Amino acid sequence: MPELPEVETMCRGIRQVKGRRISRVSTPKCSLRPIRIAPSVSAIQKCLRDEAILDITRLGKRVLLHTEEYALILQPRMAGLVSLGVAPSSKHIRLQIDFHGEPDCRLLYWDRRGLGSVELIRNDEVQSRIVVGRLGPDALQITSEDFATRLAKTSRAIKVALLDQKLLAGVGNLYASEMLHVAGIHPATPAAQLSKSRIRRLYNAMQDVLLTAIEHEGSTLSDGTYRNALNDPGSYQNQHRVYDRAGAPCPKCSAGIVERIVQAQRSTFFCSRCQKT
DNA sequence: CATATGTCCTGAGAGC
DNA sequence: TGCTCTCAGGACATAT
Repeated sequence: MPELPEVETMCRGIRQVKGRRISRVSTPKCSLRPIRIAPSVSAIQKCLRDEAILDITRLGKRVLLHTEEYALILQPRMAGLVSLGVAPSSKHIRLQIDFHGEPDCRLLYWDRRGLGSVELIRNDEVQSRIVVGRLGPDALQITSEDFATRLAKTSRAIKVALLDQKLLAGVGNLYASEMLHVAGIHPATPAAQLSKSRIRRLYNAMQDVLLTAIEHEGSTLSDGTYRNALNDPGSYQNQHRVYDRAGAPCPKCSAGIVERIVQAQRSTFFCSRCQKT
């Protein structure tokens, strides 16, 4: 579930480890199937031991911890998170990073379903290995012109196009439904068919929804999986207009009922009364 | 090339 | 109550 707002919240929440020197990288013993970690944990430890974390950045839905030479890339996918020593359960802690002189503050990568991954590459490889061919411009960095140009090139339904990380990085299933509702656009509308003014509305809705969600520290759904770096839930779920609200009255027009459809094997929520093709 | 589908994984919740 | 079944969806591999 972590999308741009949740990953951004993770990055902000662990900012205090900036400047600390790594003493140990380890995997707590775990009865679950191991997640994908490359290279091995011992190889990662060899590269990172005694190195300082100089920067923490976000690339789409990934968290990057930078040392002078390396980037440790944490990709939470569906059910992962990065935290400061506390996690929803100890059973699912997949990676632990300890620091010199800070016995009480460690960095954890926690992942309930183990679909996420950890990867160490050199900083100078980030562009070629992670960005090129995988990630489009970040949803909070892209210009409205570039956004319009990219959407004009695909015949796919707008909701499906928004989930394509090569087209635009950071938007996931939850926020795609939310921003389309704010913009009043039916999720099945072919992207290339949208007028310039409606694309502009969608762009503004995207900025607004993502920034507001960051202010609320993301969305913690009913499964409670997502937490911020201190293990507290986000609060944007209380602002959801349509996501996971099928059957409820539309918060915008009150006359419509929120509907659920499936697009590209994923749930989409919308109000057919205020969202038109 | 563009687009569509299958797969990974665990836990929550439904249904009996 | 305890079992089985279905579902959640990000990103990649593979197919069309």
